[in-house]
Amino acid sequence: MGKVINIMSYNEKRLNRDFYLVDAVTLAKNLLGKILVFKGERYRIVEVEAYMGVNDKAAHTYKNRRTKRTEAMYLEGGRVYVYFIYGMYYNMNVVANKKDTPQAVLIRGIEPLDYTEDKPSTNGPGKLCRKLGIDKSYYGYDLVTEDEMYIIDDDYEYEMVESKRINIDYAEEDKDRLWRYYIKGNKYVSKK
DNA sequence: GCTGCGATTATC
DNA sequence: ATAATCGCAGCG
Repeated sequence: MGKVINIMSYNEKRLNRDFYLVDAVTLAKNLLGKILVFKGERYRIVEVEAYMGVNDKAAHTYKNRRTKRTEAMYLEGGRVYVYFIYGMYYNMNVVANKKDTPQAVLIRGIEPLDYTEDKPSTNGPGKLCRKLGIDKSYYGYDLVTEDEMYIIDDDYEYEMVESKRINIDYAEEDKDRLWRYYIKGNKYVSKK
């Protein structure tokens, strides 16, 4: 059947473990423009933010804070870190770097490539999780070995913009770091 | 066992 | 500019 064949062809271009075993800033830049495949439908990653871990005051794992909530960030790169925020939204991160180096990349905007709907609400980290149905059941999910969701390579051409990260005013000097990256002009980049 | 807040969003 | 809304980190 056609759907299965499509999934198989996407899988040939799936990013392997080594792709994720780099620091969060490098991974964030490398993830931009790549394609997230979720239940057989493709979404281009158009906006991301890097959270650099133990020395980043904006990161949930600043000073090696290790709790039930942040545990997934300590997994090997390529796993998924999902957290619940403001009492109503989930946010999805791709874990970066090797095991026990708790860094991650927040997915803030994705552009549907196979969608029929006029303008799906996937511009924003909370909105895209709601649209795809990503919740705590994906906590610790492995993008390298599991098949419901994964990321594939693509040679899409775009212009990258660097900016400060959003809504981290508590992060003191780290709030000014240019660790947010997005595709210039893409309409699925969250508001700013 | 309490308390306060947050890697957001929609609406005022 | 602010309300909505609640899991959980921090506290002692």
